[in-house]
Amino acid sequence: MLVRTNAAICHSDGDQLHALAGGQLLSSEFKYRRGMEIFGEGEEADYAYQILSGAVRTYKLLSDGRRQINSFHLPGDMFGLENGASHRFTADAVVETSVRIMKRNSLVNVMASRMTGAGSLLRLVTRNLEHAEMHMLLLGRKTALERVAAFLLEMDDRLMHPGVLVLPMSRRDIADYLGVTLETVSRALSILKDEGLLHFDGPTQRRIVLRDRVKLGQLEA
Amino acid sequence: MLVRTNAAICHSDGDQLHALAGGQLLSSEFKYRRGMEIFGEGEEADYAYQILSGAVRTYKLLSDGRRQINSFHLPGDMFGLENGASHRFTADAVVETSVRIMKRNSLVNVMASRMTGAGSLLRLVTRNLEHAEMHMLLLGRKTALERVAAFLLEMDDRLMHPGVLVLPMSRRDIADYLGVTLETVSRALSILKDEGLLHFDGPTQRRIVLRDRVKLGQLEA
DNA sequence: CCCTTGGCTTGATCTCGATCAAGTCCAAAA
DNA sequence: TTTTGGACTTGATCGAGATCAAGCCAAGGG
Repeated sequence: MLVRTNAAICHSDGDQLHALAGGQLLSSEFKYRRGMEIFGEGEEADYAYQILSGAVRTYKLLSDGRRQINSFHLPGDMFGLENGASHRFTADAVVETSVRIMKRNSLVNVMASRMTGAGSLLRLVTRNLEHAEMHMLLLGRKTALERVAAFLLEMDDRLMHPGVLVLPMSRRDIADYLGVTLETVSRALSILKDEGLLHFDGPTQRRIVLRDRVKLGQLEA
Repeated sequence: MLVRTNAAICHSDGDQLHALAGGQLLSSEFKYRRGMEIFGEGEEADYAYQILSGAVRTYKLLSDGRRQINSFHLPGDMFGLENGASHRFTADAVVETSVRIMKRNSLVNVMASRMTGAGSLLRLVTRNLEHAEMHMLLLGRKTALERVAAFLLEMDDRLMHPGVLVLPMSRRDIADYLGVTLETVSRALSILKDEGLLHFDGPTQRRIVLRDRVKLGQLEA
């Protein structure tokens, strides 16, 4: 967001985001030159954005530089509204672009004050969205082993790190979730077992003990 | 939703969704047996769901049977809340599952009446989510040619079917969006050109004329 | 004007994961 | 108890797309 100091600033109204809160919100217009970063992954998410002209790409990066673009945003589209304090992806201008920005807090506070639970409803929805974004990265850019490792860690997280991970779903389900075949899932699990990162608990193959979450996390890349 | 008539029904309160509207909403509990469909893609979306116990998978199907699971939903998770009148994916129970359901209209009406624009804010967010779901399907299950065809049609749609499609982004951008390499994008475009489905307008390769949207649409799936 | 540079295309080869194909292991039914 | 069938694993082979590499073309700078 180094750009912001250079960007042209003006006020206007009558558009979608501005209208949302009945005109109570300040909104400003900024311009970004082609290729400039609008915000980076992990930065504070103080603003929501709506495109007036141009195009914006939002994406995530893996540590080795592989990139997965989530969306291209075009005039009228909103992006950058976050649940948490920080952005979950990077956004930069594909071409010369002008955007309307407004304080996220204004937006959220107006909602919170006017309707109890609106924020939490929105949170439920954006949680799905957040998950979708992680998953697009996985589907677009990760190897089979990385996908399976990520899957195990996700299930482990969501089931509150039980001693034994009891998967409710079949290998086919997992495969369809991860965008691979069931044989590939099976092979990946066998590799992880052979390398001592997990072992099966009992006769059934649905009960898994994660023996090394750190190494799994490294594999997940 | 044939199941619903067989499902156990009872009323309760005190949980998340119920609390959202300050207790004004009716909510009912239903149980589904393992493998049963909760709702199908394209069905009317009259209810929102929250899982009490069990697990639910939401997925889309391609016409040839390929399946892409969007998410596994676990206790506490909400799913099935839609913008439009119909569900964008199928949901069924992975194991014996009980869910709380409530009329979507109640939820939406309460929001609309209490806060102008809340519905449209939510719509902006869920539009992103909807896009993410389409994209996960593409990333997880489509071939390179299908991805590029889908990309061209998406851009054509969003730019209101101009005579000449002027892409603002590079081949690398497109590749990262589609989860392939830039060479693969280039090859796919060449194939589509050779088959007469499109041609390039002028010396630059960013200006594309779609000559047969119908055939592109067939390729896409 | 020539030279560089970045974006794109095209060709040759390689490889990861898909596909095809057995074979194993329970669990439920008989 | 045996039988049956579904879920899973493992092996052999194939192929779509990645990777490596060369070359084209238009824009920009000397």
